[in-house]
Parts: sequence; C-alpha cells; structure tokens
Amino acid sequence: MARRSAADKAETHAQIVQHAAEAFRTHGSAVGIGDVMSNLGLTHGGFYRHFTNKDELLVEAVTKSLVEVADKLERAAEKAPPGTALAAIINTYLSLEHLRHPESWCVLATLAPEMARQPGAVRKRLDGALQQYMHRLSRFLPGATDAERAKHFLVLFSGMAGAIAMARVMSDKDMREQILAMFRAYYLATFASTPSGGA
Amino acid sequence: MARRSAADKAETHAQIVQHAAEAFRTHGSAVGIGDVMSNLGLTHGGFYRHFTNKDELLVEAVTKSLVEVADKLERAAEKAPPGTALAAIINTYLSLEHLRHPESWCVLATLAPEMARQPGAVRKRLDGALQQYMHRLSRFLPGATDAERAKHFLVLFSGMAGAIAMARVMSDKDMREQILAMFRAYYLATFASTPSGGA
DNA sequence: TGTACATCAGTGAACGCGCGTTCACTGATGTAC
DNA sequence: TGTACATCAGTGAACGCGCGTTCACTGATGTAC
Repeated sequence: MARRSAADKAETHAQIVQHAAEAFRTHGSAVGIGDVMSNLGLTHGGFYRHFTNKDELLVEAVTKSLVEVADKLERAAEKAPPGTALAAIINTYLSLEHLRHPESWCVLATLAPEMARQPGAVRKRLDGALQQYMHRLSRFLPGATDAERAKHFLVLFSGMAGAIAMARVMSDKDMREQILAMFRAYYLATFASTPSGGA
Repeated sequence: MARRSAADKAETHAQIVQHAAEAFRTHGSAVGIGDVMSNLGLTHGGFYRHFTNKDELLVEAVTKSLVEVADKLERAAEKAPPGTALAAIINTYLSLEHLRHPESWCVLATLAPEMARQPGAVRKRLDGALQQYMHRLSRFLPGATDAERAKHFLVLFSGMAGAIAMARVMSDKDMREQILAMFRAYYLATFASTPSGGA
C-alpha cells in the first residue's frame, strides 16, 4: 500500500529471510520469490526494496539457517552435564526432530550441493557463513589446537550432514528412523565415548 | 527426421540417459529436457518417444550414475592387493578426480537432498537403486553378517558423500583439496587401518 | 507544535524467458504377402 | 526377392505456466522549517 516505518521494514526484512530460510531447506533453492512474499501476505514486487536480487536472499537465508542451528547446538551443549557437551551436540543433531524437520535444521543436509553450484561471489559468502559456523562450534570438539578441533569438526559435521541426507533418501519411514538411530550410536561411540568435548 | 532402426533407438535412449546423468550431477535435477536433447544433436520433442515424463529420466539417470560408480569402485577394489580392497575404495572415492568431476562420480554427493524431495513413487525407485548400490559394495566392508556390513556401508558412504559435498562448498581451491586429503586420511585410518575389507 | 514536501515500502501489471508436455507431420524402417 | 503398407523416431510449432526483474503508481512516514 504505502510507505512503512523503519521498524516495520526491518521486521518485514527479517520475516522474508526467515520464511525463505525455511522454504529453501524444505523445497530447495528454486523456491520462488513470489511464494516467499505471498506467504507473508505481501506481493512479489516489494521484494526488491529489501534485496537487490535473489542471490542476496539465498546468502542471507543460508547464513540465518546456520546461525539458528549453531544456537540450538550451543544451547544443547551448554545445558549438558560437564564432559558431555559433545555427546549432547551429536544427540541433538542426529535427532528424530532434525530428520523430520528439514525446515528448521541443518542447511548442509538440505542444500550443500546447491550451495556448491552457486557462482563464485555467492559461494564465497556462503563459505564465509560456514566458517563462522565452524568457529562457533569447533570449541566443543576434541583437539589441542584450533586446527585440530577444526579438523574434527569437519569430519564430524560433514559426516552427520551426509547421514541425515542419506536417511532422508530412504523411502520407508521405519528404515529411515532405524538408520538414524544407528548413525547416532556410531557417532556417539566414535566421537564422544571418552568425555573430552567439554567447553 | 524419420523413423530409426531399433538399434539406433536403443543407442539414443542410452545416450539421453548418459548425458542426463552427467548434466544432473553437474547442474542439479533442474536441467531441462531441451538442454539434454540438444546436446545430442536432437530436438526436445523426440524425448517422449523414450520416456513418459522427466521423472522417468531422473530415475534412469540416477540409477545409471550409481551403477557407473559402483563399477569404478569395484574395479579399484579388485585391482588392489589382497587385504587392501576397502582402502582402495576409500582412496578412489575420496580422490581429487572425484572432487573435481561431479559429472562422472557419486550422485549422492551432488543430488541426495534433491532425491529426498522427490514425490513418493519416484523416491521409492531411487531408493531401490540405492539399495542395489549398497548390496553390490557392502561385501567389501568389515562385519560378520550382511546386516553388519550394511551398517558399516551406510556410515562410511554417507560420511564420504557428506565429505565430498562439504569440500565442494569451500570456495578456495587449495583449502578444498587440503580438506579432502584430511578426510581421506581420516576414513582410511578409521575404516581400513586393519586389513579387513578383502573380498 | 504545525505545515509542506520528499521519501520510499509495498502494489500489481508488464517484460522476456525457459520450462514440461502435446501434436500434426516427415519419411525411413519393419513387416506381411 | 519385390511390393505395398503400417509403424514410429525424430521435428518443430504451439500450449499453459511460472520464473526473476522492472516500473509507474499509492499514500503513509520521515523531515525541514
């Protein structure tokens, strides 16, 4: 209709990013701008008051997704009894809740290959967000140096993302959930059997 | 132009599947039918003499991709000295060649989330092809029973697929390749340190 | 505090474009005799 | 082996549709005095 206050604009912007972050994780990055806007009761034309183009939205949505999940995992780690922080992270990441709700969980398990296919400039920014994610979470991993903890982070998180993605390909629900439990047991045994991942 | 011999038709069909298998792995499953056909010097209309719709092509292309990679990994395993078959599989899967050539390697590392988003009937058939892939390769994994070997297969292959996908998100070439080497060392040490994966 | 004007968030029609699918048509291949 | 006819692989125009992006317009918000 007409001009909105600066606060309203900021809220609309945040809502666009939030809804896009969910829609991209559920349906892939091909989700249309019109879909995102109409779900907020807006029309597609207004989109360009907030973003120069769709790539911009993808970068913000993926970044938001990573921050959101880092928040969740950090919260789980900090609530866990001493010495069990990493186990709590693994249990949270490889949960039924994650398997069943792609829209509010790890973007790597739903969009990693699409991220890898983005043009250079976009990929650089996605990569940057991923580095932030790693820097926030690698402190929970075992290792004497930052480099060692980063190494363990990459192995664990790429493995768990692959596990969720693989489980989601399975068409039988029971099999999918059984396999998830198996993955969980494996990663707990391999990465968190000796209490070593405390903050 | 006009009608072709039965042999010609079979060859055209195979070429469509082959080219689609490469294009889907490179650019995602949104690659158009027109692109696939024109790359073979054909026009889009003829596509429907070979497939009832695009889903059919996706199923055949993914199946072909999995068979192709299973062939490669089996060949590597069988060429390896006794007791090093699994190490050969891991070295082949986590190779620079794989990282750099999505078009002729693992479809899980490039399309897993898109496969998971397919409608039920399609997903069931993709899942079936994945089960075949598992049955062909799990004999190289350690374990006393089929179930145990299948379990190890799932952990190793979902982990390695996640590793390739994660490495490809990195925008810096050197970092990507360093991280791949790190993944390779990790999976070799964890799954193939004790010779146990012989055929 | 009140007024006049510039700004700009959001609207909705329009743009060019590419998609999956259909279909009348063509002419070489396959087949029945 | 030769002929007549049916089949059908491939063509290319056409279909409806949805996409990302642009733009003239609207009217409430923000601001200068």
